[in-house]
Amino acid sequence: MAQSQEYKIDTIRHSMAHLMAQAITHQFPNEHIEFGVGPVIDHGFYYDVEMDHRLNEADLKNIEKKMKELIKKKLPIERKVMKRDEAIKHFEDINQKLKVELISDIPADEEISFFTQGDFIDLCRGPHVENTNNLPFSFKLTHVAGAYWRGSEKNQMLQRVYAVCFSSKEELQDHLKMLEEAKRRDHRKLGKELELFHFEPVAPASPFFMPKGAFIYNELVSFMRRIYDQFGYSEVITPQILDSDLWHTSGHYAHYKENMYFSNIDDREYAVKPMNCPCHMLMFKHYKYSYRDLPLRYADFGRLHRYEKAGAVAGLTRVRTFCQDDAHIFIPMDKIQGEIQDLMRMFFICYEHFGFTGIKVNLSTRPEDKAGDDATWDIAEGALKDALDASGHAYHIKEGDGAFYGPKIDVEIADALGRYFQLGTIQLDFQLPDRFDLTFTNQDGKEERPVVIHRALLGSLERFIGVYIEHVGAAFPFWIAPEQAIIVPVNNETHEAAASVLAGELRSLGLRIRVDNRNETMGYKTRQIQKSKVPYMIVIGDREIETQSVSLRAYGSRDSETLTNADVKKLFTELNQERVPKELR
RNA sequence: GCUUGCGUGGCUCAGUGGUAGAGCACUCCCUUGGUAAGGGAGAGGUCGAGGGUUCAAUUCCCUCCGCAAGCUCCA
Repeated sequence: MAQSQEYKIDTIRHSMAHLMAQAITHQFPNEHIEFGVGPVIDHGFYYDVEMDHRLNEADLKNIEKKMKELIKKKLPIERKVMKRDEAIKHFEDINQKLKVELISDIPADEEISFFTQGDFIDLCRGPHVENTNNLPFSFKLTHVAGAYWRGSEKNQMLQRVYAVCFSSKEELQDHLKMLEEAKRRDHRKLGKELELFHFEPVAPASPFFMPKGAFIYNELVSFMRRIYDQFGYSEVITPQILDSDLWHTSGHYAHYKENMYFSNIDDREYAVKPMNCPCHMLMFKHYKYSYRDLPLRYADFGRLHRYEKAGAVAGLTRVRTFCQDDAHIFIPMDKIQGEIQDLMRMFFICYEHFGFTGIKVNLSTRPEDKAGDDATWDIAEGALKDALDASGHAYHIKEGDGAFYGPKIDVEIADALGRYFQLGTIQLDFQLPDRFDLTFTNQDGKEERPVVIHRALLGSLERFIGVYIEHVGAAFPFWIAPEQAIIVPVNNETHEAAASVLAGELRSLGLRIRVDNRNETMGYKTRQIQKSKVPYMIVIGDREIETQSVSLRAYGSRDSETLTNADVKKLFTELNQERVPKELR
């Protein structure tokens, strides 16, 4: 099968998509099947099909088999060019209306090419492999899901068949293994198993954090507060429910109403806040500020509620009630660059502290529909670019992807399985200061409009916890583990006193320690402790009491080591230092 | 919101047109045990909710709710 080596993987995947379409027609000779698009995606490809029969798992297996047969048939794949009329006629004749629509949209000056293999013809720009025999067996049809024709919810829904495909069996195996591992680490599964959080039908998409999950949540807040202390932020607390007047002023009523929860009382309409920003605008407006007071940084861990569509919610990653590590920075336009550099430093320190690597930075510039004039956008985009250049991190520009109110920087991180998640965001806003008519007094004694920077580092705590659980497989580092060590007395009657004394001493150092004196065997307790992924298990018996030491076993380790009580305290104290990133200690 | 699929004790799951089972967890008893499950007994479910078909529904059909994979959305 060495012949597949000479082709790029994307070419192979693309030809594979055609092959799958052909196989589907063979699998269902009596169905009328129409094909939409069949592009290459990360790790594989998909094809959109329209047919009455609903494809199921058994069908996918059969289609796979048919594909392999077609590969063995060594069908040549040939390119053909047709005139537009001819092409449209041909696809009308074979009743492929979706293809006719695609052909009609091809610009007049473009050549319309097709590829045929055996009894199958498909509209395609190419390139393709030359023969079905050039295609590898290292693929797998994974699932089928609905997808709107041409990505618009106004159109009919097609069945999208997904497949993964690699140039070698090994790569396919690795990928499938990664998917298995991802399944094992699924935060929804681990969250339930380790009693971190769960959901109740009476509050869809709204997590209930159990004590251990709540600990992690609160520790993340504490972590951010420690960071804020060093970067000049002040934390504020703002109301949960505010008169709709405010949301009219902020523009949310006009643009975001569908996502908001409302309540009527005393003949007034109130909304539960979906964002903190308008509250902070009011706070800024409440006093007179001078350029000396800026930048002013308001941090807020307020609870937010956003109505998300039923189909859009998922685990902790998209919820209807959440908390952002939110802050708004009020700043003169000419100070933006320095502030962004500080922000980038803060972001990188924190992400690296959580063990995330492969950090990607995206800069999104002005969209077509935008507020503010081009001169302002020029300055703002320039400041962001300069700041990013100065911070020395590579970044990718997404033209036109900014919010209508200002350009933004998004930060994506790769987790332990190499999957990317967007966490942090830094958004400039020229719109809100305008709407709230915010000003500060500048050096010339004149009223000047500040720029607002919206920024979140973890994003939402809920989402971050979800990502982080999967990143570490719920085996949390010592500093943030809800329980840091569990002490097991070998004999509850004779060793519990010593265990309690040690536990007390460790707790007085600020450590989270539990003594497991349940009436169970050591084997049983060991198993439970290992399964709960507590960083350390400490065993105390006659041997240890005699020598003022303990038997210490780290999570994931098969064996234990003997440490003096003093050394355990030292070790734990050191590990607990990680509550603050080392750059900031 | 849309397409498809799923919903059985706290958890993981088996099963059936004649109103249910296992393992773990839980309670009690015995066991005082040196690093991944000691033994025994017991309690716990109107099979997501409502309606329909049927002599009979957890099982078949419909609606709703919830969950999942995607699509759309994420001012």
